[in-house]
Amino acid sequence: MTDTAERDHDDVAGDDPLDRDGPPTGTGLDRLLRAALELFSDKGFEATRTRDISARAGLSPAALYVHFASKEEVLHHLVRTTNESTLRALRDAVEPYDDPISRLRAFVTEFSLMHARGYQHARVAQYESRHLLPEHAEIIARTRLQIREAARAEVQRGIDAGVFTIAEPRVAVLAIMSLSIDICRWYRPDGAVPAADLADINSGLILQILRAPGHR
Amino acid sequence: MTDTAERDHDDVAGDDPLDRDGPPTGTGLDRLLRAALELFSDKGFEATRTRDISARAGLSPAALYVHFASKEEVLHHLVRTTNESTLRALRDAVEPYDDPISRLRAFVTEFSLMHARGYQHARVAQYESRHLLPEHAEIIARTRLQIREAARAEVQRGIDAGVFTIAEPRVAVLAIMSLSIDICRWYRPDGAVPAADLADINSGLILQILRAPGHR
DNA sequence: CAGGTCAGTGAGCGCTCGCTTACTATGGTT
DNA sequence: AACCATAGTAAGCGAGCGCTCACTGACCTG
Repeated sequence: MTDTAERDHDDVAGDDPLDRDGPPTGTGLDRLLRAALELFSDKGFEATRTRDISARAGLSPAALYVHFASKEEVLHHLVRTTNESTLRALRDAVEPYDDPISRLRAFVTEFSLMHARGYQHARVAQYESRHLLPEHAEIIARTRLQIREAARAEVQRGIDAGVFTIAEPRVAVLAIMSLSIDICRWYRPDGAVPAADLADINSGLILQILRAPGHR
Repeated sequence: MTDTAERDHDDVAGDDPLDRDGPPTGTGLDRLLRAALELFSDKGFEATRTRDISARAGLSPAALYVHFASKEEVLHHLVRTTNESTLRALRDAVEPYDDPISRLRAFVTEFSLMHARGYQHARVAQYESRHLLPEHAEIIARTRLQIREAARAEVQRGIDAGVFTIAEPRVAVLAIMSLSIDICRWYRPDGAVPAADLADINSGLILQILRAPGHR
């Protein structure tokens, strides 16, 4: 019924050990997605040419359309898989802990790390999603809401337990989101601040904001 | 000597009382800059067509090139004037005060307000500057550094006076920048949080982070 | 009024972009 | 062998883009 062929590949290119250069590795689809990720995060969606994506993947201009119906679909795939894997990583990060402080620290650490080490994914997900078609943007908005809700739940858990004595919980949620997400705006892997330090700084700041015991 | 004509207009379109719609007002240049600001902040630089800028200004497609040598020059003008007026506003905001707490509160309040009420300017300056030519990008980078340095100076002033007892001043600078700048990523004038509230929240959080007396 | 400047227009050039089409090579299945 | 699916290519279409050019009318100045 739809005129754009729906293809299915929900797997690849979610994780890459800091690779690159040398002869290209992986399947054509892998390489296309990696190329698109780099170009979208570096130059932006609109400034990226489909020919450049294919060329960087070592393929002909038409190769992209073997795997995707449009350039926008490439973007949607990247944004969706990024958001989904973020949500999954956050749930996995807090799962082992029971006390609110450990859970919150794990949450903020993981969230910050994803916006530092995964700054290319994060930039595309945060800054390029406005170029999605409305129906795709809606899907993205839902996952994003789940991420925010997960943060809210961790804050609330600590308040309910009486260990976070902040007056306005939503201020803490705001700070968690802003301090973490903003990392991908300026972070560079060769920059002055290591990703792990950033994660520690942010989780410390958030616990201080929450007025957790031992963090004032 | 240069082949792109350098034109001179460092004046207009820095301030607008929430206007819009009805017959267009101001000079052609004014209207072109307002149109470009709206379109760049809404769709991004690359997705904006020069014809759309001119049309929104109520002019013919060629009119833009009466005032600017290129689309990139329009962007440069917007980013530069935004950054310069931000720096000026920050200096004016702290100037009346002498004690570090009042100065810092004024600084963060002003900086946050500029990224909320002036979210269109801020978005263009923050997110579109990567599309500037290298020589223009360098000019922008310098002003941006001055803004960061101004924040650092306010933090240091409080530390020197012994009222900010934070261990790591650079963490506070990071927080000031991130909490303020990130506002323009999500803020909408018709949203749930008023700009003035945001400014209060941020200045309170920063004073808490700095461990200023009465803010713990 | 002659001459010049400024803001703006209508028409359109040359190129590039997203995407399509017709096709090939390869490898698996029966 | 016959058939098909998958992954890829070479060539190029049609639209739309940034920008240019020759020109116009309004206004200023001596």
